[in-house]
Amino acid sequence: MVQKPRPRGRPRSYDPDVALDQARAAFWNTGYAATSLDDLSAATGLNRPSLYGAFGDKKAMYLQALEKSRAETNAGLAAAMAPEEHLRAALTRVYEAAATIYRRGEAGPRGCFLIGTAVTEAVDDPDIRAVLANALSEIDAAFEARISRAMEVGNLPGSSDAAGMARVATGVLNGMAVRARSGADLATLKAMGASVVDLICGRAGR
Amino acid sequence: MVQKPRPRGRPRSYDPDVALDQARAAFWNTGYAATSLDDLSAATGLNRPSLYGAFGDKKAMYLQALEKSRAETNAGLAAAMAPEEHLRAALTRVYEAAATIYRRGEAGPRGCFLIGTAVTEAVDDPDIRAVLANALSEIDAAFEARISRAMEVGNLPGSSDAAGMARVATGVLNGMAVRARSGADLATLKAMGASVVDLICGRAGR
DNA sequence: ATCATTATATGCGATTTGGTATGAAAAGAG
DNA sequence: CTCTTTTCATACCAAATCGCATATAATGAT
Repeated sequence: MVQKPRPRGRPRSYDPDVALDQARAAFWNTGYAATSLDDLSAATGLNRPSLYGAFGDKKAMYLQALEKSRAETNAGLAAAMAPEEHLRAALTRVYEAAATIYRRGEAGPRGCFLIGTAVTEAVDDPDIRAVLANALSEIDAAFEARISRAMEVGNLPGSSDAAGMARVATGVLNGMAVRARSGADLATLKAMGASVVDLICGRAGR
Repeated sequence: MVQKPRPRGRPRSYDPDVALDQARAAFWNTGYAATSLDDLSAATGLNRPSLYGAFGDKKAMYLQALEKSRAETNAGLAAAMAPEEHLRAALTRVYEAAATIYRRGEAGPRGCFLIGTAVTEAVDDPDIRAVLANALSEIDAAFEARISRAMEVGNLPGSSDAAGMARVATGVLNGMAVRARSGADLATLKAMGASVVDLICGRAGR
């Protein structure tokens, strides 16, 4: 590790990473368009010039929040599906975790940040659309890799379309995010996950 | 039919139902918050006072557009699943139709109006959240009724959880709407539908 | 101590927003 | 033709929005 020499001027009085989390929380509740710079300022405790200095304009800030969520989701999925065990256990862990995360939020359950906010902006804004498409294809890829592995081991007799199953798995995850924002309770979200796991793995405990 | 006598004053120069469709198209592209009254005015050809006279304020207008989409979706699902035939055929028709609808839009594919716009507002606004929850449970109910019917006829051997399967079916529909807004092509959307139909009905053509 | 550098704080200003006030236009009633 | 009723069009308003200009504070370099 290299000791970073402290930079020249006045030191920051905040942690940019924490501030980005706080900004994301604000966007998460009300969406990109309806969240004003005053809201972001209040959420982060930074005044506007500091926000601009740290992240650029409102859209740049939002894109960084999106990007962070994409990366976190990707890492979370990879971790949840890495262990060598039955596919059923891995998928169940993914959906249970998602259900819990989607129910969080002080102003009510907020679902997934990407699904809950970027989907609305995606038609009009190519940058946001690109992040969304990227995130979805990464989720697909994570599911597909894990399902393919189960097939190779002979764990899914009679099934062959890993890519198709993966897109269904992603779709149900998105559907859970939608439903969380509609107010669905934790049991309903978990039941959705359990149902799709049953369909993919078969009702018996393969 | 009763002949309506023409009302007293100056006649309308527009069709409110057409205007609501045009307003919905504007909301559909950019979402509720980012669509201004000027945008709505341009989309409908009405000036603001006429908009207010016809629909009330911006939120009332949006709620009416949501409600219309909810009703259309419900009617469309009922119609698509009514015929007495194999479950596979009915579900396939639903997803093919959805894929085509979700790809429409002059400014790029717009997905489902409810999923694409109401999901963002749902956390902060109880009225919008209620319409969304309502729409989702209606879709669930339509799928569940049709799947239960197939089970009674012995068309889904080894399956019993109609409600769970229905929520998965709804989830994938939502996932398709999300993916359409991310720019997915028609083939991908249709493949998603085909995959979930295979999972629900079994790979063989039950 | 003084200067250069970076960060923070206050506050401004052009533009956009949702909503409305006011008056002209188009129809029927008498 | 005149009066009432309803709709349409122009213009306006107060508030909010995004972004920035300017001034002040806190640090390292010299």
